[in-house]
Amino acid sequence: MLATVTSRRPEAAAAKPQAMINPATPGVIVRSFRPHDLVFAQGQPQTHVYEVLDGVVCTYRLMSDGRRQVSGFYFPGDLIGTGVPGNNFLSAETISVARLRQIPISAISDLIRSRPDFGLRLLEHASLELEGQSDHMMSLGRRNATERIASFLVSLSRRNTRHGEDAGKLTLPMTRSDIADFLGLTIETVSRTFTQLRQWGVIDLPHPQSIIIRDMDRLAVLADQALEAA
Amino acid sequence: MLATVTSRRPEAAAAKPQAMINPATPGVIVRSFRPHDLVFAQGQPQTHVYEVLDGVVCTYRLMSDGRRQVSGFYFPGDLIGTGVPGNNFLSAETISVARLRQIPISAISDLIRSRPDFGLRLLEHASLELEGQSDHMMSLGRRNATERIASFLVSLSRRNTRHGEDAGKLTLPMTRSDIADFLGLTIETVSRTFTQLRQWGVIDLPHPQSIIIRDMDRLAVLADQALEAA
DNA sequence: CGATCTTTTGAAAGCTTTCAATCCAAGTGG
DNA sequence: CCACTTGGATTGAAAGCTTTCAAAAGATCG
Repeated sequence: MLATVTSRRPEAAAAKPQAMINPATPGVIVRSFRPHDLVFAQGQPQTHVYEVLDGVVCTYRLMSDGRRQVSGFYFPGDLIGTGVPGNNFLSAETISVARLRQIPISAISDLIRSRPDFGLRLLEHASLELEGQSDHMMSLGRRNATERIASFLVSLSRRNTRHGEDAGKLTLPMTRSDIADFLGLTIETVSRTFTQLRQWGVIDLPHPQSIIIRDMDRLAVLADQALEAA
Repeated sequence: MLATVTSRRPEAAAAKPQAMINPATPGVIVRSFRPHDLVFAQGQPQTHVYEVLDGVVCTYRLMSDGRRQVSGFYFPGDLIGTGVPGNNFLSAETISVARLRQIPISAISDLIRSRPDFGLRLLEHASLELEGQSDHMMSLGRRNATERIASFLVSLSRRNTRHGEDAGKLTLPMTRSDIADFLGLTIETVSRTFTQLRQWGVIDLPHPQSIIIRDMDRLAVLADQALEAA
């Protein structure tokens, strides 16, 4: 279904960072997923930490009536999970075809005990995660639809920059529904807001999964991102 | 200003958990704060991790036009900060008079290296923090005003339970403004929603800082909290 | 090329915000 | 001891933004 989307980002992960986990660690394997496969489910015991090798994954939380809050999108090089034993408080699902390296959490706590620096890296990762969430909470709680979309696009653009890709050309592997559930909006509002930004000349939308940023400054002003660490 | 509020919860922290940090660690001191004192500021280098001994603290993020998103409230026994060096991505401010034990982050990384289990505990703490944030994001993104307030009250009630206090009697040390900025609402909506819950017979409001939960089941249904770990 | 799913667009409804005014509790000073 | 001041909380009414419900337009795939 979204395979086509995936095929549109063959250049992704060009500047993939080095592996966070040594692949030779016992129990570590790579698994392949199709689009919309469930990686792990909310409430179930956490068994692994995952490193995205290819494709895109999202994590989310569901309410009993089906409302969904997507908490994050994970791209190649990203790590999913904290390594702390317990039940998952999120579900994770692939957006596209994906390959994930999975590390048993049992191995994690052993690693922490044997190599304290590894624990430090995990802690750094959790801290970065918390930072991202706090910015996202700002969006959900205090930004209007335009600002949320702008902020989202700026984040994607910065990710591109970090990975040595074009900051002005964005690929959206996720659907409008995923974006809506991430930003706390409806798909209609997401769509309308994209249209509005296009009409303002801030972005181009050659097709629904591709976005060209035409006025980065204006976008950044709309996003009003809190200043990142210098 | 809020001293009166503080004086209304003399029984707080009755079942305070044991100290997370050994007070004898070099550099660890206890500091006293008045209401609305800044503990640390967004963007500045992070210097300490704080343990709340007395009083209440909130963390928040500001936008350039002054909009504020409160990310959490911290009560006695709670830990603020991850211990990872870098700039604060949040500010922290006291809600009431407060005493905080502060631990230099330099001591933290030393502790992690010398006692890996300590790193594990910090990681657990960060993980719990992430879990709380993900539930809060659900509120901000997908719950309406009534559900957000209900969810907030249920959280406070559960905290009371964990600390051996009365689950049905809540003290709100924070102002309506703090609650509004936490829940992504305005003070008027917060106030109106409290009034509505009172009219429905779900809560009593003997005075603005005290809440009696009269129908916990109904409140829990309204909150539709995701199921906690059993 | 038809079938299906996603995206976009339109119009009305709804919930929250905004702007204003009042209420209330606590502290101050006469 | 009480009028006055002050800051927070509550209530009212209108405005605004997002959602909801519906339908059309596009894109993908067999």
